[in-house]
Amino acid sequence: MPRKPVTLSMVGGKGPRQRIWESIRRLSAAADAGDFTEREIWGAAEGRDQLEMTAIVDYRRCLIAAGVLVQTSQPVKQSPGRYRLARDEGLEAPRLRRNGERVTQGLAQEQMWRTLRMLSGDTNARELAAHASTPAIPVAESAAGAYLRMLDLAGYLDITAECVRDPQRRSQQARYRLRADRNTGPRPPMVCRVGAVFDPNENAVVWQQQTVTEEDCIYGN
DNA sequence: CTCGTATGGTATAATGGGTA
DNA sequence: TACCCATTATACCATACGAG
Repeated sequence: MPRKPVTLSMVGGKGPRQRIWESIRRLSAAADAGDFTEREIWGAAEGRDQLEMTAIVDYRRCLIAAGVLVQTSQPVKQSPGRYRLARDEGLEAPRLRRNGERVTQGLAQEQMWRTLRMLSGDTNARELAAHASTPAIPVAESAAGAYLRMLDLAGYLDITAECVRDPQRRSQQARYRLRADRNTGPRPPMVCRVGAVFDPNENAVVWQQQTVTEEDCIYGN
């Protein structure tokens, strides 16, 4: 089966790569073993019955290409290849392509979410885009507006000023502030294509589109 | 043959930006 | 504001290969 929606592939609020990464760090931290096999990675992974070996092979490929993981012994005869963590990059699984390049997708939302959590006052789409932008990852105002709208729908925000549309003058963008009780954690709530907002901090779908879909009928949701 | 692995390909969800 | 589209990310597949 190809890639599943995040709401399905998440186990304990974590995607497969995140769980593989944590498993690798656990194995590296263990006193006895400096290196490990792919099978050991699988064995130490959280929710491993929902983790394919191919996912581990794939991610290991990326990590090797990026130099985060190094191979300590070639797979010869019956003994599988062994690997060692060369560079521990912290709690979050490094997001990588197969050639070892860093993934930039999704960083915009991450930066916006971080900015929202840091801001003490309220903000609007334009200001959020400006604050969240970095030289490497610019955040478009339209992206900021869309993200704010979805967060608002999902109940994360207080509206501090309604948007004003005055044909005579410049219209004013709505202003929002992150609700203190919805500051759920470091990982940005994800806006999913299927019409849902998933919070990886809470491991929960926090908002779902109200329209009844075909799937609702099939699966009886 | 089987088993484990390596490698390139593919399908599909998510993203970001445009535009009606 | 709501769609649409191209691009990107990534889970899974097909195939190949070497060693029992």
